[in-house]
Amino acid sequence: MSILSETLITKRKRLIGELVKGKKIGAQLQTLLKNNGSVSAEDLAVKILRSFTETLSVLSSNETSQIYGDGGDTGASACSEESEKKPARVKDRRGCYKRRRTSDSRKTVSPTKEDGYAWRKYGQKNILNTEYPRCYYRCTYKYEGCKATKQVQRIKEDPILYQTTYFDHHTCTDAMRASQIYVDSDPVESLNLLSFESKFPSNQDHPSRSMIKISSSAKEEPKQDTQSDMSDIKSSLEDSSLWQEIVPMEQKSSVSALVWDPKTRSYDHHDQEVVSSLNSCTSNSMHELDMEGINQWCDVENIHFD
DNA sequence: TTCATTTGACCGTG
DNA sequence: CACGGTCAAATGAA
Repeated sequence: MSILSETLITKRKRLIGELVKGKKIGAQLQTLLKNNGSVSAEDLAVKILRSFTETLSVLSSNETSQIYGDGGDTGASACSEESEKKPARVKDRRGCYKRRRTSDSRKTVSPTKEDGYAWRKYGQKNILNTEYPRCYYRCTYKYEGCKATKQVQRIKEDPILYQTTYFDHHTCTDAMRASQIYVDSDPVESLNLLSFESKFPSNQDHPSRSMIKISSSAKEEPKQDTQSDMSDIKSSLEDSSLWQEIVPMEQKSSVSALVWDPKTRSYDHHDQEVVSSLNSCTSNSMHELDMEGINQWCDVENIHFD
């Protein structure tokens, strides 16, 4: 093995390691913000988690084992109607499938199962020579056409970590993102849409049930030391694209959000305070955030693969 | 009542 | 035939 490739591997390992760390911090932040009832800030955390998940997927994709080769279509598929060896069990089609190919899978290692997407568990299996069961998840929006699935398994050597294998891609994200802030596409216009992590597909006229909750993000007595903590984070991330996504939200005191009203069966505009999305974090658990990790995460941006 | 999870059955693949 | 992926009835939670 050449020195160059060894360096590349080292850098990549470090990069993945730091992304894992950053994702963990994002998960902590999400938990923290949930407790504070700050919807817009929580959504930021969701976006962070998604970003990390996608990045890890891309970085890890080359390491995917190709057990079944790389030809043909990917993913599991149901048996055709005509494959009926046992007519008596036509109705019960459990287990009737074709074993999936893994050529299109992406593996990630994360301290949390959370990745910002809505998953529904559909199975669990004890796998040979593994200490922990493997859990099978499909996208919540499967019936809207999203074929994304994932398998989650705790790592035997490091039970704190979960190895997640993703299959297929989310086709539901466009629908979900339609109601989310898009700072990267149009920083000005996106301010007029507040993300609520929409739980309904776009091809419906309205959400099947309201997942939107508005709560005041302003706290009466924000702690000074916490605010200084956030200033540290801000200065650490000033040059990062992540922070560039956060900053425009702070510059506005309020945004107009589209909120589904089940009574009028229409979307109404609501003003929502967002200026304190970060400043409102007052929990002591904020101090548990790994500041060193965040700074190192920023350093990762300086790594170049050449 | 609705929706999510659990769990054992089922069956294709190697 | 063993293993692993999926289904769907049963069960639990909200």
